[in-house]
Amino acid sequence: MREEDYPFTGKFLKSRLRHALSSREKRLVEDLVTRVETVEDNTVLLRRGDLMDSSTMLIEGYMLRTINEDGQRHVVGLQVPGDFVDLHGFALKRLDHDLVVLGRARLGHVRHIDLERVMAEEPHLARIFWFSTLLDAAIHREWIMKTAQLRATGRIAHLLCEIWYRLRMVGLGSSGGFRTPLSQIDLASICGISTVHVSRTLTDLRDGGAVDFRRGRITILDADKLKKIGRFDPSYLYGEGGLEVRDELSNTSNT
Amino acid sequence: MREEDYPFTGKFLKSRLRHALSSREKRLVEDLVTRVETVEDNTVLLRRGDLMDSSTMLIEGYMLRTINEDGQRHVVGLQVPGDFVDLHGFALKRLDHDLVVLGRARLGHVRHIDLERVMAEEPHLARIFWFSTLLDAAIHREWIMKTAQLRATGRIAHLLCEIWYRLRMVGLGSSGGFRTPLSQIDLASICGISTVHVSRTLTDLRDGGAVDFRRGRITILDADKLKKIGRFDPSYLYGEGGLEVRDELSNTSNT
DNA sequence: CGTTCCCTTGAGTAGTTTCAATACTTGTGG
DNA sequence: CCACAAGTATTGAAACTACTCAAGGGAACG
Repeated sequence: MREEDYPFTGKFLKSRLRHALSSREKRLVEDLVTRVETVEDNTVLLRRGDLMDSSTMLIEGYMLRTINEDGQRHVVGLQVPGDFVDLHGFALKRLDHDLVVLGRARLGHVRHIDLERVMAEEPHLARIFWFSTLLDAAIHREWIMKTAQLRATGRIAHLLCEIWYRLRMVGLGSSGGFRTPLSQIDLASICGISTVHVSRTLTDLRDGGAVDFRRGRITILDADKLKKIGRFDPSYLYGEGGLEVRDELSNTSNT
Repeated sequence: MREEDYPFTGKFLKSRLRHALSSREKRLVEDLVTRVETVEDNTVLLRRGDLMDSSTMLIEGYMLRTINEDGQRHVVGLQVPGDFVDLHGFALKRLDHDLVVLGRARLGHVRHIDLERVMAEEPHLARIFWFSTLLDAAIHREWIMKTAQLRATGRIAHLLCEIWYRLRMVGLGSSGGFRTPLSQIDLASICGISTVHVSRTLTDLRDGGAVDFRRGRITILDADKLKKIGRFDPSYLYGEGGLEVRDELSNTSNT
């Protein structure tokens, strides 16, 4: 029942709904992975508009969801190990964006034919898969809100908090920080600020004693300070423990 | 087979995958709606964290997805008629945000028990439902990108284009514009700019001959101009015709 | 007919971008 | 092992975009 028993899918929904899966179901999920490969930095797994007949489990490494426009790539999503990165392609058939490997990654491929069979036979599992795609949507919503409501420092702080939490949920990173190949250019694209300003913002965050960002290695200097700057509340990640009211005091104010 | 035959769900996925539904399936969907109600402006359909046992079809009117923080409401999504607004609550059980009626709306309620039954018996329909929740995610991604990449004028233009297109897909609005109870305050919240600046931006757009926004009534003065300002490309809405490559020239530039 | 909410306009300021120059890193081939 | 190139990060100055504060006008509702 340990993660090692599921080398490809052991991180899938870990600290989330994974506890709702029976051993049999976990095994079914694991056996869906029919091919595993290691890919290099910048590999394009999938291009916008491609017809899909398989989906991919991100076993190790990072991936970005990007939209290319005017020759520039804009990051609209970030995936960490354990994410079934393009499962939504099963229902959508084609994606509206590209999926690009960041750094280096191990990928597990799942054929849609097999998915179809398992989902027809296992309605509970089908619901779990659906759930996992909606998790991405919840993260998207948080990004929308944070980009709209926070200034540069808050956006960066929020993003770093999110990555840290998501990694910890799947058993990666440590209480002191985490490793990631994300560059300042990526942060800029995600947060919608210029690279120059990212550099200045990171200097502020470091000098302020919140977080130390350097390529490859992020050190959390003061978690509370960082969360406060990013107004970070992890409940949108649907971790174990469930959703509480975000700000109980504020809830009396409307209707 | 006309929309009138399906008074509650006739707009569901119209101009999208609706053609993939058989008459029998359309009937099944229509019959899922067991209770219809008309609700007033500002009604909170659902609050973050509420346990859900039914989902809602937006038959007429608009709704907002909002996240409340520090007593302020931030809009993270907008729904138009034909949207199965909280279908994702079926898989998620609780939502991470609130759903609020804008203006006045007619809602059709669907019990999760019934959904469960239909989906178990109709795998194709199940896939269609899944698809419809992922559509929201695609729209979220576009919002992330546009908020991150465009300045105020572009964001407003993009938003107005999107609403216009989405309405037209379900047979509402006209080639000249559309009606909506959206206020400048709502636009500000969605686009992440101050209300003061929204006002100035709308003045610019009107003076520039692109669009005339006034509460309740939006007039498209020059669609091409508006689309250009908002860098609007409707393919992320997954309308009939499918996804093309966003910018064919740019695609040769990377890997 | 007044109250409330929404929108507009102006002035001053804060936050961010752009441009440009420089320095640091990383990987590559000599 | 060093030299070089390419990509990435830092810094400064000037320009610009959008914000805040503040005051006034307008529309909608009772």
